[in-house]
Amino acid sequence: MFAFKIKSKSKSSDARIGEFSTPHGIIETPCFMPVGTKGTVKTMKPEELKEIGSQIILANTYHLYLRPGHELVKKMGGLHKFMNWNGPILTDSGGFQVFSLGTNNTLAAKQISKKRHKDKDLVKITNDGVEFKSILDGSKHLFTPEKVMQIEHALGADIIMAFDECPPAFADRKYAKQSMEKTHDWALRCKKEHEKLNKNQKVKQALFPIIQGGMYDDLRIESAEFMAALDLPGIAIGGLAVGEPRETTWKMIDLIIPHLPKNKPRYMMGIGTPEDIREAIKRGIDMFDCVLPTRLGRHGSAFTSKGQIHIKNEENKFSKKSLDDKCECYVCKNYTRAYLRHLIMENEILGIHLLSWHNIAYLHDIVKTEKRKISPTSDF
RNA sequence: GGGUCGGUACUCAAGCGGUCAACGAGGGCAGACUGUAAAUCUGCUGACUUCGGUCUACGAAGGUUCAAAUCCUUCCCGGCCCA
Repeated sequence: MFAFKIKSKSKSSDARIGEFSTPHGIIETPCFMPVGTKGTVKTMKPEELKEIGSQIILANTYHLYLRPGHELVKKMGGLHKFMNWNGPILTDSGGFQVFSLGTNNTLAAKQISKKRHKDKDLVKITNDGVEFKSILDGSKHLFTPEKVMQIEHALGADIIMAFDECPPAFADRKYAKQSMEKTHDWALRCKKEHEKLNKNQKVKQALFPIIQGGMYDDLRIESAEFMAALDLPGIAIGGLAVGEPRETTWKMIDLIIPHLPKNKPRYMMGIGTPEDIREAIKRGIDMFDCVLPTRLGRHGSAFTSKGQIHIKNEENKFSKKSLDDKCECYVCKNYTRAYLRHLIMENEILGIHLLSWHNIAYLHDIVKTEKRKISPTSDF
């Protein structure tokens, strides 16, 4: 279980095609993973995700712990059964929430109305873990690495993420270093707790640690080496695409990659855009996730081969075109821009569903195209 | 016919002598969004603009005033009440 087989490698880049085995099936990489924070990829039914080629989906420890509660999910037979998704699932640890809820200085926070950020002290980070106030009712909770492992084990995802701290892009060196060291310590604690819990479980789970280190070369390398030495089934790269310039993002990736084991999947957290995905694959990234396709869908935007479009734009009012003339997804085969615009303008639920559908399908398609470049003879 | 209340930008609707090109809401136009506090948020929405302003505007026409969407007169239109 959790073996990673490399099927082929690109001759012109570091890209590779692989297979990662999980208790709920094999994940063919590179692989884009849609995000379903609360146990649902917003607006999408599991069978629809299957249809468009989603292999594995994400869910979030923080959100599911708060509601409906991990114990409830466990009683309902685990997350797979609860949400009717029998493919692989990955749960994020809640480390990103420490970042996104923690300070109103972050990029993410800036983009949310200030009204909603009056309560700045939602999160307090200590060496032991993170104290936070629920976004739902303000109640206080404590996440420690051990607690997070217990929650992720109760949820029962195939891949579970270690508890980390994701510092803001502009974190100074001192902060980034402390944060990284904390993340390292937490990773060790996660591993220990996870091994204890995993021993007693019939269905095993894979723990992935998360590399941090801010935007500092030496810290990034140190973190990569530290996490690689843990010898877990896969490794994630976190703390990127959090507001830094793109050159910095790829510089960090290029720096890290040589320090990662070649025979384990590499998961770059939180990207992307079609461009980011292409860049990541080229550099030997095997897995990535992003809220963008579903969020953009809900906000009336769509990926196209000519860039992102706003379907609400007046130019689409009478358009008989599909979202993208090269896309062969269900939405593009059946609906005009004019109709999709109408749905979004009228706030009809079908609109955000169809746009989410197209956006996820579009990213899967990008990956498929990139895979053909790696190994033109393979049949996908 | 008499009385009374009202006519404000695309719509609804504040303002009731200067700080009013005019609150607010809706609608419209555009933008942002990258391990989801996000079906959210931001900007613009009289015209022109070298972005500092300039012009035209609150039913119509006159008038008072240094100054009017705001006060006065007449007229037009609408609601309600009385004949």
